[in-house]
Amino acid sequence: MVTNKNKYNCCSESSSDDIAAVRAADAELATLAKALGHPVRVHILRVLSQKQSCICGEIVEHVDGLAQSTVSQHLKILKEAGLIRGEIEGTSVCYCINLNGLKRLRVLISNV
Amino acid sequence: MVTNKNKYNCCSESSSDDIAAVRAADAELATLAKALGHPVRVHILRVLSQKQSCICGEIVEHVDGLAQSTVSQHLKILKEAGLIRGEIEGTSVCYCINLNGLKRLRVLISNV
DNA sequence: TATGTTTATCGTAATATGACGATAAAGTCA
DNA sequence: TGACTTTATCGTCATATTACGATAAACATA
Repeated sequence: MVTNKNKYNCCSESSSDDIAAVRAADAELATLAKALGHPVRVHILRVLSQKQSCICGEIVEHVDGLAQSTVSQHLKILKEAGLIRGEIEGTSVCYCINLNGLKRLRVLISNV
Repeated sequence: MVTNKNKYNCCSESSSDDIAAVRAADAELATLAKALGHPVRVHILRVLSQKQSCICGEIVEHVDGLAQSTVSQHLKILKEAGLIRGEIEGTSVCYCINLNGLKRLRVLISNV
């Protein structure tokens, strides 16, 4: 059906810089999406979204049936992806949504 | 610190149906995000988005360096998540973006 | 019918993820 | 200081993912 690879001129106008930028966006979107790619992590985001902020122990209570260490792992993944932030308060850690990360994810998805 | 679990009244207004619906949305969003959680799959989506539609063999060419079987696996994951559709055309398969799936993902993320 | 083309699936190996309990680290408070 | 609380990290195991080559399935065509 399509015999000419440049039928849509999708390559001729792209510099290698453009390609690198798109590849970087691919990787960034994939990283963010992967972090969101587990129901428990989505649930944690929702809890933080509703409560504005939440200490780690409360999150563990909200995520029913999982060990504290498991929840801590999920929090780490969300934090490393830039979707949440954690602030130490005494012995506790107060987590909150990182709105910039969430916005970035929305922007990247809207650009697909 | 927090002794009353209903401090924010976040549960008292939720019926079990609501909770089930939110859990289902969590799972749906996680499934869609997980499918997007690999740079090659993001790239495939971008290719399909730019070219409107694309036969499998062309996608394999666009995803440089990966075996045809690997690309086929990625296509399967995207298809099962509802992010792309595939239509058989003779010996080829013509893939295109499933806009409904992409919209659904955007809606679910905007509701987090 | 026989041959070639295209794509999906199978089998397999390496690596990643998700879960747990145990424990370390860091702070609070008596 | 010593006991307690809270959270992160470690070690481990089971399972999932990613990649590959080989092959099967389905169609086109000589």
